[in-house]
Amino acid sequence: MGDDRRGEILTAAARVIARDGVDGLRMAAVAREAGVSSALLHYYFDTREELIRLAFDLHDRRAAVATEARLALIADPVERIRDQLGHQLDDDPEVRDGWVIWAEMQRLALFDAAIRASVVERSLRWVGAIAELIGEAQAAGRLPAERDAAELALRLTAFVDGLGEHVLIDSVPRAEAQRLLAAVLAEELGA
Amino acid sequence: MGDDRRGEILTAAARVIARDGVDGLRMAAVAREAGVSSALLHYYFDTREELIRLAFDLHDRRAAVATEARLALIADPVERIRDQLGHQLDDDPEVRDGWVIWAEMQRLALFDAAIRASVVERSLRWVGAIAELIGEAQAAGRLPAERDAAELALRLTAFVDGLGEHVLIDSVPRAEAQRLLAAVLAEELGA
DNA sequence: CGGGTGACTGACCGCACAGTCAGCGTGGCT
DNA sequence: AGCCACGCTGACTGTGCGGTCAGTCACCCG
Repeated sequence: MGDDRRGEILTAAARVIARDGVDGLRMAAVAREAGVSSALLHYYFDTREELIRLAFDLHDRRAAVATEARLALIADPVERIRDQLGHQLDDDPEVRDGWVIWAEMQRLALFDAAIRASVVERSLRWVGAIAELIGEAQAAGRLPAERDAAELALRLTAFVDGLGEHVLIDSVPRAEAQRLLAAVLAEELGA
Repeated sequence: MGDDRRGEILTAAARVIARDGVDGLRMAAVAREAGVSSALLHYYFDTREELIRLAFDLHDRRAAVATEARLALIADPVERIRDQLGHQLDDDPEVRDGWVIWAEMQRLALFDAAIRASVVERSLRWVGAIAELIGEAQAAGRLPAERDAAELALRLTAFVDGLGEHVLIDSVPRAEAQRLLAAVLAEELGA
C-alpha cells in the first residue's frame, strides 16, 4: 500500500508551502523534497490543486492531534488557555511553519471561493476551541461565569493572531510579544 | 509627460492585486484593466516585479494621504484613535482592497527578503501612528499619562488586525466585530 | 516642409512548468 | 514458468505568460 508514500509527499508539500508559499510551490520542488520523481505526484494526485488541498488537510489534522496531546498534559483549565495561546508565539520551526501555512490558506480563501468554507470552518474551530477552554475554566470556578466565553475567546485569539503576524515578519521582537501576551492574559484570566 | 499613464497603470495594478492577489496578477490583466497594450507596461516598467513594487508604494502613499485627510476633520484626540481603528472595520470596498493589498505585501515579505524591510517599516508605521495619537490624547489629559503608549498601541492594533482578518473572510460578522472593538475601546480609552 | 522624439501597439519568442505516456522492475498468485 | 498489478520513472508535450522588437502615429521644433 502506497499510503505512506502519499503521506510523505503531502508532508513534503507542506514543507515546500511553508518555505515558498502556495504559489511558489512547484511540483518538481515537492518531488525533490520527497525524493521521488515528479511523475509520481500525478500518480497519487490528479492535479497540483488537489495535492495542495490535501496537504492542507493533513497538516490540519496533524496540528489538531499535536494540540490535543499538549493539552492533555495540563490539568489546570486556566493554565491550558495560557499554554494554548502562548504556544503560538513559541520559537519553534514547527509553529512558524504552521503560521505560514495557515496564512497561506487564509489568503487563498480571499481569491478562491472553493476553499473559503473550509478556511472559515478552521478559523471558527480555533476560536471555538479557546471558548471551550474558557467554558471549562468557568465551570471549574476558576473564571467568573458571567463573562461571555465566546466573546472573550474572540478577543484573545484576534489579539494573538495580530501579534503573531508581527512576530512572523519580526516587526516586534518575540520576547516583547510574549511579555505583552502574558500581561493581557494576566488581566483577563487573573495572575 | 506620461506621468498620469504611469499612475493609471499602477492604479490598475493595485486593483488587480486586490482582486486576484499578487501571484494572480497577469501583465495582460493589468493592461486590460488600464485599457492599454501589455507592451506598454514594459515601456513604463522594466519587469513585473518592479510594477508590483511601485503599485504597492503608490497605494501606500495614497492611503497615508487619505488617512491624514480623515483625521484632520476630527478635533478630539481620543475620538481620532477611535475613528482610525474603527475605520479599518468599515464596510467600504476601498478599505477591503487596502486589507487585501496589505495582506499580500505582508505575505510576500515572508518569502522575499528584498521587500521584508519595507513591510516591517510600514507595519511599525501603522502601530506608531496609533501610539502617537495615544500620546496626543495623554498630553491633552484625556488619557492617563502613566500608561505606556507604544504598548497600548500594539495591543490595540494587533487586536484590530486579527479581527480584520475575520471580517475579511467573513468568519465573524462585521457588526459583531465592530461591537467588540467598540467594547474594547471603551475599556481602554474610556466610554 | 522634413526629421526627431516620445507614446504606444501587434506580433512574436522562449521558457518554465503542469500534466501525459509508454515502459520497467518486482513481488505475489496460479 | 507465465502473468498481472502496483509503484515508479524518464522523456516528452502543450501552453500560459513575461518579455522583446520593429514599426506606427502624433506632435513639436527648426
